Amino acid sequence: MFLSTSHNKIDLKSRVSIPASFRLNLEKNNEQLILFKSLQFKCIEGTTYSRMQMYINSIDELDALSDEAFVLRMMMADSFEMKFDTGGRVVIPEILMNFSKLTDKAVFMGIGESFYIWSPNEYENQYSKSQKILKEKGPPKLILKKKSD
Amino acid sequence: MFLSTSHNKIDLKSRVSIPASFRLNLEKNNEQLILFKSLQFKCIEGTTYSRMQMYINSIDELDALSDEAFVLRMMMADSFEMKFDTGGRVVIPEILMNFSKLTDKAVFMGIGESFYIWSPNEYENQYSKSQKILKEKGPPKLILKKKSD
DNA sequence: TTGACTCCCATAAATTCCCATGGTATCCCA
DNA sequence: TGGGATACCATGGGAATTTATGGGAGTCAA
Repeated sequence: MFLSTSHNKIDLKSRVSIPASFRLNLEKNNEQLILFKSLQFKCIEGTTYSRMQMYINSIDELDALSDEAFVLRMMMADSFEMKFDTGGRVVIPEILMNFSKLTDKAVFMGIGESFYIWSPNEYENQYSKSQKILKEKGPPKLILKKKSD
Repeated sequence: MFLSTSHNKIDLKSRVSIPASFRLNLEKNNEQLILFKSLQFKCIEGTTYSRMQMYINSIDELDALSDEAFVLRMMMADSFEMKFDTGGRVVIPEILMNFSKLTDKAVFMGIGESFYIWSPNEYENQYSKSQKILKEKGPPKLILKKKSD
């Protein structure tokens, strides 16, 4: 599980430390890290090799000619398997740096099965947006009651 | 189950003892402790890893573009897996300290499936508020079992 | 040879781990 | 029932480890 938020520095070589807790989570489950363009936001999404495999498999279940399948295939094309250096860093591919407007700071945001990497700016925007929704609509219903079968 | 209230000290390293009864409850069930920003109050909420897993699984079942999913993901970003030292303490993440206005004292309040951590101030406020409601409206009607079909 | 990339070492700061202590509740036995 | 012994709890402090980050040497391709 990927949880928590942390702000890390990106150096001139586009290297950034993946938060230790994320790394630990990957190691524990013997997983490879995949980074790819988020389909929803201007950010990078990180997840496990296994979960990416799940996405790939789901393409087969779609109509091969559908728009959904097309978009998913494009997503694969912008996906990268990451290698760690001995310090726990990865080099962020240029395509992803540009897409998510990253320069020298990255915000890592664990969201359960995967995590986001935002530019500080975009992170602020999205975070305050969530706080606004929370204020207006209140907490999601399923928080308040135990899920029954 | 988490019950009862206790007042513990937070030291300069942001360490605080989790009440023994809470710890015992976790150990007995072989559970990890998760702390996260309450969606309802200015306090920290503590719960089990399993229960958090439940929320995460429910994200996949929601429309990924919905406000509910968005808020839930943000909740994960503000959640932290805790490690105990040999004395039964955890370090409270800075994000949570700030959010709940904690400095040197924490009030632990067991509420069943989870517990709250308040600043003494906020605790007083919420507590007297509940007493006031109780006085004005009388005790709530308890629904002890689900209506059977 | 130059530039880009990978791999590895170095380091300061932060975090984690471990031992120590005083106080309080609990137990046990006379 | 009293009183001492014991166990456990909350807390303090310091040592050891880990983390994030900087920098350089080696490698490969053009």
